[in-house]
Amino acid sequence: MDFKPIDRSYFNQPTLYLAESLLGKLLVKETEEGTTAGWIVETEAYKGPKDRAAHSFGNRRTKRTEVMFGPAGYIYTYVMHTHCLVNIVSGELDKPEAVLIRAVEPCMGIDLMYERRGLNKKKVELTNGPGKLTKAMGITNEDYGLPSFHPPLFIAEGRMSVNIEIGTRIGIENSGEAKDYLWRFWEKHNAFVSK
DNA sequence: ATGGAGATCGACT
DNA sequence: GTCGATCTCCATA
Repeated sequence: MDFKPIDRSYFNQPTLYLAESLLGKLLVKETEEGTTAGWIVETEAYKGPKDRAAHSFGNRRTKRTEVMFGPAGYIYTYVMHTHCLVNIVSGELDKPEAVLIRAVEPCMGIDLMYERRGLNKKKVELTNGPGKLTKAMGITNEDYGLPSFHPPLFIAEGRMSVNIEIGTRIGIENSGEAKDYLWRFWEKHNAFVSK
């Protein structure tokens, strides 16, 4: 099976719409070891200057946040403790916004995911969290700044997502009023959504 | 130069 | 439920 990257113009939509629209799309990563792909089942929006939980809060522009000020559709990776998290940049030029991919459901390359995560893991443990899916798919800081509409790391058409649920984001308790924003989207009843 | 903090995970109690 | 791991970036001095 071969995947076709989505058209670049797809990313030119408001961040909250993009975050919801990404549900059901495929995230594909090609490496020398093989290709892995997963349906996106959980996302979170991070909206630039006004969002206390975003790295780009107050238009903070550093080496790390730089890519978020660029055009939409590029990859923003970020290292958290021992883990790597993956985002898609959105918003217009100079609007530092992004969508965090929190969970995917394995679609292709599942053997490879087991190899990377550990053969003794349950299937649901492969990709049901932002740090887990990057490890399963071999996504690292090396992917920072790459386009997400072109191999080796890209978004492709997937399946229709129904029963979308909306709620507050996770892991940002100390971010003031921002913690109450309903900027998290997920597929209801999908086992791969993080808890 | 140095220290602190963070969009997490897994092991252990 | 708590805690330790052990990274990179950024703010201080």
